Amino acid sequence: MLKLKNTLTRKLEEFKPLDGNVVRMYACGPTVYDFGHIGNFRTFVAVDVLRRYLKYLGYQVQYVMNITDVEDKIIHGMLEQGKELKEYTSFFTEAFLEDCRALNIELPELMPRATDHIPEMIELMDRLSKSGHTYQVGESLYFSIASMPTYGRLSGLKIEGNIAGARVDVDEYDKADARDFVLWKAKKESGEPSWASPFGEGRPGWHLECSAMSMKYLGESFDIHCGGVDLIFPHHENEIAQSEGATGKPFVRFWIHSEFLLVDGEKMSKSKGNFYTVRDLIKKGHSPAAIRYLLLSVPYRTQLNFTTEGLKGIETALESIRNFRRRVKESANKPGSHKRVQDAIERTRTGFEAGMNDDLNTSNALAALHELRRDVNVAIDNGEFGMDDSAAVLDLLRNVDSVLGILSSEDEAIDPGLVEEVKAKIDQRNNARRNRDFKEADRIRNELAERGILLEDTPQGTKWKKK
RNA sequence: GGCGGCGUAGCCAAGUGGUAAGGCAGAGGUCUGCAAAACCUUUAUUCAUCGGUUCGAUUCCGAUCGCCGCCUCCA
Repeated sequence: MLKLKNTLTRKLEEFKPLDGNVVRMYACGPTVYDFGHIGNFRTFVAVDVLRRYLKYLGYQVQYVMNITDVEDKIIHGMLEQGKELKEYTSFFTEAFLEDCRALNIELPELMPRATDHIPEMIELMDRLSKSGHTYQVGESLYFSIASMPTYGRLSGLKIEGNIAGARVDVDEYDKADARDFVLWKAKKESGEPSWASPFGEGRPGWHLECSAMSMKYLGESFDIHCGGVDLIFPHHENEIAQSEGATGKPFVRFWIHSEFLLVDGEKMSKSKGNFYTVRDLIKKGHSPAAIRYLLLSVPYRTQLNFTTEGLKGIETALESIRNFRRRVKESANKPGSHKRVQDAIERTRTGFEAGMNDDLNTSNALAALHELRRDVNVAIDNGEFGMDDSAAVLDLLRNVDSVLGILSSEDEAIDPGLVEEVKAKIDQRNNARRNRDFKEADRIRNELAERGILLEDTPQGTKWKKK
C-alpha cells in the first residue's frame, strides 16, 4: 500500500484517490524564461516517478502541469531581446519539452499555458471578490489574507512572529497588509503584455494561474499537488487560499514537495558558477539516463548533493545494470527455471515495492535492483539459469523500469548494417588470434574502439557493445 | 527574530529501539595471447559531540557544535 508524506499534515499517510481508480494530480511547471537547470528537473523527475508508480499500481493518472508563460522575468527577457511574448516563451517551452524527453519524463496529459486561461482567472477573481476575499487598489486586485482564518496551515508559518526579523518586501503596489498578495497586476509600462479585465488592463499574478488551471482540469478538489519545497510558501499557501476561498471546499488532499538539489554542497546559482542545465551536462558527454538516475537516486524529500564526480559514478552503476540486462538476454540457452533465480525475482519485486510504497524511497528501490543483478549474475556463473528465468528477469526489469525509466532508451534498434560489419571484423580478428597474429588482432580491436565499439572476449565468444 | 531539515565508511547515501541496505572509488580473484570489458569476493565493533531514558540507542529525549533551506522571485 502506497504511503506518501503529506506536507499539509506532516505525516506519512496511506494514499487513496478521491475518485475510484483515477488519480488527479497537478505539478507547478516551469516558468519559461530560460533553460531549465538540474534542480528544476529533480522535481520534475520526482513527479514523473510518482506518476509512473501510480500507473504501476494500476491507477489511471490524470496529470496536469502548467506552463507559466507570463511573469516578470519573462517580460524582462522578452523586452531585452526585443521579442514578442509568444515567440520568447515558445522557444523556452520547446527547450523544456526537449529536456523532458531527454530525461525520459513522460509528458503530462495536459500542459496548459497561463496566457490561454485569462478568462478562467478572471472568473476566479470574480468569485473571490463576491465572497469578500479581495480588494482593489487602482487597477490591481489583491487577496486579503485577513479574510482567510486558515491561512498558513500548509507552511506552518506564524505570521506575527515572522515580521520582526524577516525582510518584508517593499510595497510597490500599495497593499493594505504586507502579507497580502496580488491577483491581478495593473499594467505599468507600455510594451508589457496585458489583458483587459473588469479591474483594468493588466496581467495575472503567478499564484492565480495555478488555482485557475488546476481546478479547471482536475476539479475543485483533487488528489495530489506537487512542487519544490520553495513553493510551499508563499505559492502553494496562496493557491490554497484562492481556491478554498472561492469554492469553500478542500482544494488538495496530498501536498508533495521535493527537496532542493545542492551542487557541491551549495545552492546552485549563476554567480557561484555551479549552475548546470540539462543540456550543458549532455553537451559535456554525460548521458541523460545517468542524469535521471542521479536525480532519483536519493528520496525526493531529502536534499541531494550533485557533483560531477558523483555523476560519473552513477554512469558506472547504470552501465552495470545495462550489462546485466544484456547478459540476461544472452545467457539463457537451456529451457526451464531455477529456484534461486525465482527467489531473487520475488525478493526484488517485494523490495522494490516496499521501497516505493514508503514515500517513494527510490534509494531502496534501486538497492533491490542491484541485489537482483548480483544474485542473478551468480546464478548465471553457476549455470543455474534457464530460458524461463531469463524471460522472468527481463519481465521484472521492464516492470521496474516502467517506474524508474533509466533503461528504456537502451533498446533502440542498432543499424543492421553496423551489426554485420562488426560481426565481420570480429571474425577477422578471431582468425588473426587463432593464427597468433596478435598485432593484427589488436589493430582491429583498436580500430573498433575508436568508433566506440568495445569488444569483450568471454568463454562464450567475443561480444561487443557500443559505448 | 520565527519555522523546518540534516550530520552514517575516502565519496554519494538507505535505514531501524536489539546490534549497520545499495552505489562509486580502493583491495583481492575469475576470465584472457596480453589487455580491456565483464563478473565474483571484500571494505564502518560503528552512525557529529556530550549527557539522559532503556535490559539494550545510530535509531527516543535534552544540550552543544557544524551544515542546509523557507520566511522575498525561485524546483
